[in-house]
Amino acid sequence: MNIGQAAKASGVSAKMIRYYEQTGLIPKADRRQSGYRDYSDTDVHMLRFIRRSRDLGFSVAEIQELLGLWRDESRESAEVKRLAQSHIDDLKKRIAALEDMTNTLTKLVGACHGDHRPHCPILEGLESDGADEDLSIRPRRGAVAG
Amino acid sequence: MNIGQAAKASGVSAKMIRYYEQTGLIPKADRRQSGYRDYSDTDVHMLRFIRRSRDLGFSVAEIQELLGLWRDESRESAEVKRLAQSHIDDLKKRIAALEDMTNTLTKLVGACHGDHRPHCPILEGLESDGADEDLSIRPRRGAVAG
DNA sequence: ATGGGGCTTCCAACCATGGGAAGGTCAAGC
DNA sequence: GCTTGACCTTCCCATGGTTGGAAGCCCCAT
Repeated sequence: MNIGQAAKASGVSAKMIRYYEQTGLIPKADRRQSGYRDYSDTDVHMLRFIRRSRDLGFSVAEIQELLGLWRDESRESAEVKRLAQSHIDDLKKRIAALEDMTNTLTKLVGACHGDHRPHCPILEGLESDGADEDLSIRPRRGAVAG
Repeated sequence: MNIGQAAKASGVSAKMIRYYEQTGLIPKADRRQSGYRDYSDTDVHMLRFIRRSRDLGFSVAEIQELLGLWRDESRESAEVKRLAQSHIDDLKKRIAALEDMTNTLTKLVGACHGDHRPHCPILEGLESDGADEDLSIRPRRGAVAG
């Protein structure tokens, strides 16, 4: 099977297959006399594993570990689970960071009239240091008159 | 003010300040006779704006737009709001993607015993095509007996 | 004036991926 | 057999945002 067919069958682009080979994530493919790489169904199977792992957000380094465990018949499932759980924790941190961003930004957007006038609490919020300061929607008692 | 002091005052590293200057995000800094860059409080103000925008996940390209609006006294707040909202939408997409990953992965982790034995539904899940297949936690009504 | 820290520029690396150029190979049709 | 077009090969470059380092000059305090 040519690299293009392996790519189509696995969902990993030919570019990336070569890259994975070059970086040692996958073993060097067999070659035909012509120099073309030759892939078996087993190879495609492995590539699909990689593809799927990438889709779940694993880094290539993590996939290297996963592949090792995958191939190791005497692995302990606990090790796989630990790896997966640690990745989940990482994903959750990233989600939390993004949610912090949306929350802050949503507050700012809510405070902005969004009309033809130049006054804009969003820009003001970007100037200030991010504490709740003046962008609170609640009327600031006492600050209105002062 | 030297670049190091501007960096400390703004929260943007000296490296990044030079990079932003090089890429045109910020104007070229004044130079002293020695060749050292010289920064004013206004410059620091701008750098803090950038820093804060980065913290909220805006790309440098988006910050370029934001800075333009920031400097434009006759901007329409609607435009800022539109930009911010579009960024929020983007953030939400990224969050949703990460949540899909955690959900799938959490299901797999939940199905894995995580003991000394090699059998591991996580690895099996990475092999298969990601449909709910066998790893569903909900009892599949009708599928149980059949 | 000397030492150490700060500044300058330039170059490289990260991670995963895509684009493209220059040239060899395969398969199909004539 | 020969042409054609799709496919393969290697190699280099770009992305984005940031950090690291090297080589050399400058500034301030002692």
